[in-house]
Amino acid sequence: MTTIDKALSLLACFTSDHPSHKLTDLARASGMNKAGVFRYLSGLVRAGVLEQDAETRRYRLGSEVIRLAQVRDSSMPVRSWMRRLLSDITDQTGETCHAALTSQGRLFTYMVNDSPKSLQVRISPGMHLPYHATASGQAFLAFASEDFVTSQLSEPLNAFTSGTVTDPAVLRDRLRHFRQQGFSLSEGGVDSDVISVATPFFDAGAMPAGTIAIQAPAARMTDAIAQTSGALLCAVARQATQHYGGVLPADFPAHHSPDPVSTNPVSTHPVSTHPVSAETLSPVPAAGHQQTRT
Amino acid sequence: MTTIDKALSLLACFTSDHPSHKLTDLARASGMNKAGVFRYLSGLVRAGVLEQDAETRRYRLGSEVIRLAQVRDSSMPVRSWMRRLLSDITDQTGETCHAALTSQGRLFTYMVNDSPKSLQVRISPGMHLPYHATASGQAFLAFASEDFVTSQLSEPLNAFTSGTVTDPAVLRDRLRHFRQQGFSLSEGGVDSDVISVATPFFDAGAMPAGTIAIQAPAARMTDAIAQTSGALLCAVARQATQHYGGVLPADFPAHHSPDPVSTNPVSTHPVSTHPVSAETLSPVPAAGHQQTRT
DNA sequence: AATTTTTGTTTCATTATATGAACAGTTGTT
DNA sequence: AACAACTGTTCATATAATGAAACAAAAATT
Repeated sequence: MTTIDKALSLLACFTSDHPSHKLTDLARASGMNKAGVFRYLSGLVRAGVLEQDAETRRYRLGSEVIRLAQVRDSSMPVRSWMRRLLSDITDQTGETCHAALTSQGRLFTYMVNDSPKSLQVRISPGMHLPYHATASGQAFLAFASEDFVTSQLSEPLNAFTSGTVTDPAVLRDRLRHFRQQGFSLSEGGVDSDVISVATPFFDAGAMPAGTIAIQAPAARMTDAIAQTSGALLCAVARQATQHYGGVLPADFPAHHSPDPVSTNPVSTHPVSTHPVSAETLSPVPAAGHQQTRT
Repeated sequence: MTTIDKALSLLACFTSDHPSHKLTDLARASGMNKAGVFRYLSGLVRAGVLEQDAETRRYRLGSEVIRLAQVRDSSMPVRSWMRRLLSDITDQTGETCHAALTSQGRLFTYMVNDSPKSLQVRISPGMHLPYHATASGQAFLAFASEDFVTSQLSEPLNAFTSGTVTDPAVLRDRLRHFRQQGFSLSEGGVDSDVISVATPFFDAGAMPAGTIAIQAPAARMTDAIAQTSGALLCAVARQATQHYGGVLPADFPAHHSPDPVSTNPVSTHPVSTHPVSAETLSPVPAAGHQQTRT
């Protein structure tokens, strides 16, 4: 492990849940010497990747990462077409949807398009998505390499709700099914009473680069709607893959709808026109606390 | 210079103009050994900060920078309030405006709000702004430390147009004036026929953290409008500084309009209501730029 | 107010890691 | 096929990383 690896490994500690850190905590978390961590952090600060709060002495991400993200975006304008695709999805389904990207073996939310409806699923960009407990994660795993699946399923699989599937064997079965049908479906994996449908899009090596997902309150997401949503997502994932400069895996299913979304606004899935009765909006029991703290 | 410094210094080469690089070019540009640069790049790729195109072998920024930028944004939500401030500016002036941030001693555009008018000033996020040739850069320098100004003015000052001021002595005079009036004004510094007004906002140490600027075709930007725009920018910069958690320098001017923008939508500067005749759109002489009286 | 504890930063002898010139392998071009 | 340009690798040497301990400065506690 080189010095650079050690220094940059610290960046993985900066997440939406923990956007700033104290020196000692980072040293503990990384298992590295305090003096070394201090030197690494100093280097990262000099490079502008981190900055240190003048009074609390805590380290947080610096403005250089903003610049870098913008440069990346200007050369690979994922943002612009992804925004349109997500907007199309919400137009057609009426539900909240999001895109996630993979980085360093982890999946994180990239963009969220909120449903116009009053009962929404709360989700924000930059959040870490556990593979085993989310529709996005499972969609990703369903098309990931065998090695990667194995490594992920041998990690401890936290149960966020009583509905979280934590049995590796059961998960493997589901992944097989999801791969065959092209999209995943997860009920109450992290939040009870939320049903989510997701499908991956692919990079130039036909490996999943990220996912696109629809999330809805369980009351609104019937089986039939989930199926049509899944088919819609597959069509959108095709477009996303194309925009991304990627290729689909050979076994990615071609669904009944041959036309991509944009050329076929009047699709065979009039999901968005479903009237939502007042009753379906509230009967969500507030059980299933999920912890946020580490 | 530590190994980390050398590795991370490569990131500065990734700009909007040059978003991807070949190994050899980076080695040449950085003046470092090819083998070393290769090792640095490999480390950055392992960390996800860079990624390498599988076929061209070129290096570009990786998706980890996207994640990091989002984490930074979730803890310091500059994006959200900046968007509102810029939107307010365009509402009131009718012109394109943008915000720039500083990172690693360089200034780069952060957010752009386009004018609804047909004749716009083209500008995109992530672009590098030279200090001496832009209104933003000059506004920044006007409130920067003496050392920083000196270091910047001793760099070679490129002339982008015949109107670019490249004489350090002249620039210093203008900076003095800009500091006193609170905003800068630049005519045709990088693009002929574009007049720009800018003012900085400040961090916790009363040092400029970035700038907010209005840009308009010269034909639309009269002296009077420039003055009122400058006053508007000063008011907005106050708000931005506050949101940013910063403090204004003691000598930052308090302009005539005592109310901040949002509390005073019907301002004393009805700039946006100016009708623009068809003629005023084109008859701009391309020559004869002399710097503004100060 | 005096104390203990925690935390950020620096030091320095030891040792592991970075270095870079030359080489090898690959791709594209004439 | 020969050439050119470039990416990636090797290895003896030198340099920079290392980490325990010391120090300074805050917090937290008594």
